[in-house]
Amino acid sequence: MDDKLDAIFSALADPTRRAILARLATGKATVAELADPFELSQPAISKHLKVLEQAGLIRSGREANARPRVLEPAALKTIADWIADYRRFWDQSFDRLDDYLSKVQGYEND
Amino acid sequence: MDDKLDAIFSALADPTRRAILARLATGKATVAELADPFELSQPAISKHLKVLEQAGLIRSGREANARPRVLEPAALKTIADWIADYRRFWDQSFDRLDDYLSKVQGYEND
DNA sequence: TAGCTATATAGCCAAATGGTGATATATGGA
DNA sequence: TCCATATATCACCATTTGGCTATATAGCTA
Repeated sequence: MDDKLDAIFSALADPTRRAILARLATGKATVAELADPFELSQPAISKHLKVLEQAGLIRSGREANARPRVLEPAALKTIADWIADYRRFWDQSFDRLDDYLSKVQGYEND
Repeated sequence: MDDKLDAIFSALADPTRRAILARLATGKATVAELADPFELSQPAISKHLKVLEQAGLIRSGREANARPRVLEPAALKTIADWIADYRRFWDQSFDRLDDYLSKVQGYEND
């Protein structure tokens, strides 16, 4: 699991890769579409995509001769869960809010 | 701000540095105390601490000839905020919960 | 002041990272 | 079948990273 965190955090430590994720947050995109905003070669983008995919942050599909990418949210949740352990350090109301929510009956998690 | 995210994510992409943060979550610690659990040289630990400090994740103090480190939660909040933009992708109840909370009068943020 | 302790810094090295241009591969269409 | 398009992979290079040992620096204590 430590290896997984290594891969995810290090994948996110690059602004190009974060921009790619932001683009994928608006929906599926081909490599060419993902490369378009950047002044980088196509192989450079493919390398970034491989890093993101190996970290589990995206997935590849197949449509004709294109290989569209989609966001894979589970990896983001992994680090969100990691960071949640530190939330009490910056959010003083967190403990009480959490406690409050655990007693509320009006919301569901289906 | 992109530079800040680069520095924070890349600082977190190392298990030694994450372990150091976990230790600091239990309170202030000297370099020697932080180095103790690892089979690494003291300079290696000092390097890791420098990376964490430059990312804003920790701060140095001064006590006699020791330089204790403390957690600096703001940097963690920075990436928590970044990741929150993606929360809707994995947490289907998030939008509704958020909506629900905005209507609730029973909790405060003081 | 001399020496001990805590930590930082310097200089070095191997491996990983991020970029390049050139080329290989897979699919669909003429 | 031949070609165009989309993407991956290869070989290379410069820079960064993470480790080491040796040494410097700062504060305490005798």
